[in-house]
Amino acid sequence: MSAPVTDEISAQLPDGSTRTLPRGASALDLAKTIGARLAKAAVAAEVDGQLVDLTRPLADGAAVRIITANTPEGRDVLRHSTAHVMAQAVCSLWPGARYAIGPAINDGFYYDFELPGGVHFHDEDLARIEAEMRRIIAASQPFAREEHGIAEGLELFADQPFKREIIEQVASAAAGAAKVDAELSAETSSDPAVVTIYRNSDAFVDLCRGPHVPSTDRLGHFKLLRVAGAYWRGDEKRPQLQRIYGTAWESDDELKSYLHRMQEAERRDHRRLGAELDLFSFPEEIGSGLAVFHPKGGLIRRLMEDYSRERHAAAGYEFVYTPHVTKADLFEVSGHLDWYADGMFPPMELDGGQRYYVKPMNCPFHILIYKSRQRSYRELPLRLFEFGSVYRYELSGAIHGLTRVRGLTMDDAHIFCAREQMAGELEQLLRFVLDLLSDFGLADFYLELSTRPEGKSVGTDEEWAEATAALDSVGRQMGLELVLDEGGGAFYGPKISVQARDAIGRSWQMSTIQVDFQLPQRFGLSYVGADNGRHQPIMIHRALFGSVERFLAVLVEHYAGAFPTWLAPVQVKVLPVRDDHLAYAEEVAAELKRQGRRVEVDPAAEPLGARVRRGRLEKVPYLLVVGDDDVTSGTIGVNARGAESPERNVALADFAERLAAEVAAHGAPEAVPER
RNA sequence: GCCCGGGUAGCUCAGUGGCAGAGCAGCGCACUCGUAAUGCGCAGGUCGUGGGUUCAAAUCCCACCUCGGGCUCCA
Repeated sequence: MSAPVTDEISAQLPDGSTRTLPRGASALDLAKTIGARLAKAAVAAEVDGQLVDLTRPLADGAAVRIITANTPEGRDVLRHSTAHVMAQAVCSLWPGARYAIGPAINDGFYYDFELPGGVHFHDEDLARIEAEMRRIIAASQPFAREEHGIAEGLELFADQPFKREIIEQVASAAAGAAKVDAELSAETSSDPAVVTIYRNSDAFVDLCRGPHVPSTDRLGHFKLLRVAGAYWRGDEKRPQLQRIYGTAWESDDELKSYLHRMQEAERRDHRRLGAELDLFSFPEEIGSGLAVFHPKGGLIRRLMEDYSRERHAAAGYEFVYTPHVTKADLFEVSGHLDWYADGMFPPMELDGGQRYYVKPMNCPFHILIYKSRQRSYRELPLRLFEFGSVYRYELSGAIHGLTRVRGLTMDDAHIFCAREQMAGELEQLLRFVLDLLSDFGLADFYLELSTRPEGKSVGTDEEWAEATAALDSVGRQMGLELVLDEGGGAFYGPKISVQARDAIGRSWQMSTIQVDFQLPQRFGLSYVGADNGRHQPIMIHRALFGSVERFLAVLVEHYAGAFPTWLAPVQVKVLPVRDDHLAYAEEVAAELKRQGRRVEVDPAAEPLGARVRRGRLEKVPYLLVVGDDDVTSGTIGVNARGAESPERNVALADFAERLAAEVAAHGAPEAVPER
């Protein structure tokens, strides 16, 4: 009793309507019946919840969604297809090249290669590869999907060891041997017994789950960006491959806009602005990853630290100071030497063989303060805070400006509390964190919960579960997006971290909060409870800025160097129009300084235009121009940073009041000027 | 740590085997100006460091330091 075979099928659209199509019709045919523009913008289809090629014949009754190039899924398809074209181009330019993995990533794609004879790509090769890619695109090659068995697949990729390894691994995973990496899943069919490939031409075949655009003529708005080394399968013990990164978009406008965003990020680079604004430097004489702060950078840093201290005092923290070096024993007890010895500066041998380490963490020192005498439950929670400078031997290749250094200062505190106080303390803490970050102008947050790292941790399952649940519950209460970072915790406990998005939408990990049952145990911490019995406290490790250096770097990039007035090293510059206005300019400056403002006078040795330009390049919030009119009537001309045009004849007292209010308002984000 | 590419004046960079250069910044003098670069002059360099090749090295070779882009790592 089978249904009668007809020549027609029906397809259901996302809006619930259905269309009738001839049997054998594809999603592309469907798109054409809807409109020529849709058919042109389409790059793939979602059929019954699965992404497939546009050209695949539809089953009767299928639910079909046409994926256009300007959607996240559509861009992934474009980028993945562009990666294939790049691999084809590389193989045609370097016969015998082996290609490994080439996925779509955020804003682009990459592909990893091994070139014959150990040859490496050079920057100049990118232009050649791009030219070859444009030739392939112009040839309108179809992406033809084929399915093969495992043995056939291995045969097809006889000269491609990386592809064979992927096929073999997926096949053995299917046999129950192992889990397939997420990384490989895009390369392989959803059915492990089937090897899916895409054939672009006789010369090029790639292993791939798809979907792909129907033909290379759908591509073209791309650019190759850089070459880099990358370990095969991300494993430093495996061969290092040559990776080419590129970006691809659905239109030239989108491509240009992306490249513009990249330029904008470069313009904000704290390493560049740090030198231009004379904030800090990395003298080679000192060593890699070790910064010095110049007066202006030092001033910003002091303002950040002073404000943080004020807030911490108000939040019930007590301030402590601890040394920079310690006997090895302390880090043996804490466990740091077991887990992180490679990341520590090597020990100094002193006093007949006694080993001393420069500290990479402050926690054991704060623990010793806790341990210095017997503690009562009445003292808890005990919150010990320190701007603690620590030194970590970061790998030379990991060092990056102020964001990854070998010497840094943490706004570090450890909260010792009773187990039953933990939840309340965490909640109060997270509110405190978000509030403090907001005062620095960061307002767009999400949270990340990092759980137990498998095989790299200590403690019982119960402790981990309890700590993780506490963090999870507090995170949920904040009403913020909470994402899971599986296995990202420290060896002694899970953590929740606050991620902040900056002015151009990049996210930075800022604060971290960690619950720790282990160190109190290792150090044998206790307090006397109301029941007169001994109890073990738990510890909460937390850093809000993370590292002061890194936080400053984030602020530089967030504000593009144009710090809000309360943090600006120079808040006001007074520019006399001529030398004979200098005395009045000095008076204006003196009055503002008396009110606590940071003011400089730039005398008339150069034309006014040149001094205004310099003030703007220095991103000073207010440039005050004073000339004849102002001297006679006690006014100033106010040139506010980012303002369209200057204000003339402003009464000094009015301006001073406005400035005082702005400084008091702290982190209210203001318009960031373009130059 | 690994792969690739850099390191020349305070900064940005030119200079591919034969005299060490430019612009900006700095200093001096002149200019005295109402909102994004006034003019002239002067000074400034162990060409990252060490070794090698050569009649001759910024330039070619080796090692190291350091910076950048990635990978790995990030308590």
